[in-house]
Amino acid sequence: MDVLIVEDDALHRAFLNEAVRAALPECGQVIEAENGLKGEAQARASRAEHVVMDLQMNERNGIEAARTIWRERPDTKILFWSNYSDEAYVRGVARIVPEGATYGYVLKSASEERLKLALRSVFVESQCVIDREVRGIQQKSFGNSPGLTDAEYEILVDVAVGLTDKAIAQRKHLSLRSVQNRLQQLYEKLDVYETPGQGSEGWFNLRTRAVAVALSRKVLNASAIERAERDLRQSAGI
Amino acid sequence: MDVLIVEDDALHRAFLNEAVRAALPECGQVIEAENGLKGEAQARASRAEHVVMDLQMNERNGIEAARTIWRERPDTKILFWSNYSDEAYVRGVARIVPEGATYGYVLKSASEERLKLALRSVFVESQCVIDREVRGIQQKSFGNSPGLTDAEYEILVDVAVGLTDKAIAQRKHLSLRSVQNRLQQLYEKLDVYETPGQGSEGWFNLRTRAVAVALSRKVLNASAIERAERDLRQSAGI
DNA sequence: GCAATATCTGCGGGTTCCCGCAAGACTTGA
DNA sequence: TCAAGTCTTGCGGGAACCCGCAGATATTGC
Repeated sequence: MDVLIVEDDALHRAFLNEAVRAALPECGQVIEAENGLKGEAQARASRAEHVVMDLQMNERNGIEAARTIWRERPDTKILFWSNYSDEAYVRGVARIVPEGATYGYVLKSASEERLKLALRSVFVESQCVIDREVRGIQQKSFGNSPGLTDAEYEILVDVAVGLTDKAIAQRKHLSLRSVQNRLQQLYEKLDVYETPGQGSEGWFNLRTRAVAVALSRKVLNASAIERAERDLRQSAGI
Repeated sequence: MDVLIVEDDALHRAFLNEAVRAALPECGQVIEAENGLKGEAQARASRAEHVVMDLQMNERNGIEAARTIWRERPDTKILFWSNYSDEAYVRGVARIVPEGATYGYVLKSASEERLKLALRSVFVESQCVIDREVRGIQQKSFGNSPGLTDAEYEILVDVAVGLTDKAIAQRKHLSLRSVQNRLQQLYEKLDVYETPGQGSEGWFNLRTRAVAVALSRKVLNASAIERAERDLRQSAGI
């Protein structure tokens, strides 16, 4: 029972290594990789079925690395260990989990106890463990925050990478007007008006404003946009 | 000679504490704060003149915390210790350094040696120490990356928070056409066209596209947008 | 002082965005 | 089956965006 650790921060990597050995004394090798790319390679080479994965990494982020790992071996058990509970990350992970795969999502701010427990639950018991806070985001509409539909989220992403209405319509096989309808919906959900307070008028360009709001609400983040961009290039740029 | 550590990650905080004590055996108390807000309070309370500051934090990020600390005591020596060398962060720091203040900027990926050296240089020798990689960004136009003018950067930020051309013109006391000129300039610098490859036409909305490109190029980041938004509310929302 | 360069400004117009209105197409449930 | 709701599509128009053109206004270097 080998364990692969994919984490770019040296301190955290060492900490994880120790935590893994403590939580799983029966485990075999503990392999380390310092970015997503090397993580993929190591997973392939070592055939480890247990992975602890950071999400925010330079070379290739955790979501993409996990996707390729799962594509090659869908029964791999992956525990995501991340600083953030951004909606964008949570969505990103949920989007790539294969049918019936076991995984976990623990925040770095969690106690060492929680981490070790999650390690055992996911790797030994094959049980999914999702952090409270993250769970709250999965079953959206938490607090007064939006809770976007998948359709709304998708159009948000398309807008954020910079596509025009027409281009989106074409990509999604919709009419121009439908795209604009969804946009209006999105604006409403994100609480985006053309004017900030009262009085004056015409302060905001709704399109870019929506992106700004989504970013500050953590519905979107830069890596989600980059992912979308790659998908775009791949599907249209051929 | 007390030292204040402002860092939200517990592991890094402990590591820093140890590094400070090792590099500055003559130092007095080492105080810790786990976010920008508490950091400001601690700086005020402890009257520490030496601060090690993380940049990316939840409650209040390092740039804002540093700004208020420097506003109260401009002779405070601050060593920024960050994961990233995003142009957005580098600009953010450069923007708030008071005349003649001594500070440093070290990446977390640097060796422990470099960190300790920087600690001594900044705190004892009152010498500014900026990491190589960061330096490269300060004196812009590195690689094929843009290297935006201040004017271009400012309009980029305004666009990114979602303002219309008219609103920007008003804020900046410019004519509408001038704003659009700067925008054109910006589009050119960021290499933003309305069409991605060849053939087809009208794929991109330049305005949002520019934001997307700036984000993925790390010229902008979410916290820079949030900062701009706060400034906006303050100046216009009164 | 005087060109050369860079910026600011107004005008005009083609395109896109934003959206109210209203008629079809689809799902849902009684 | 019919009604209510949601989603889609077309039309039309006012506003905003993007930009070429050209004159006015600094700023710079010699």
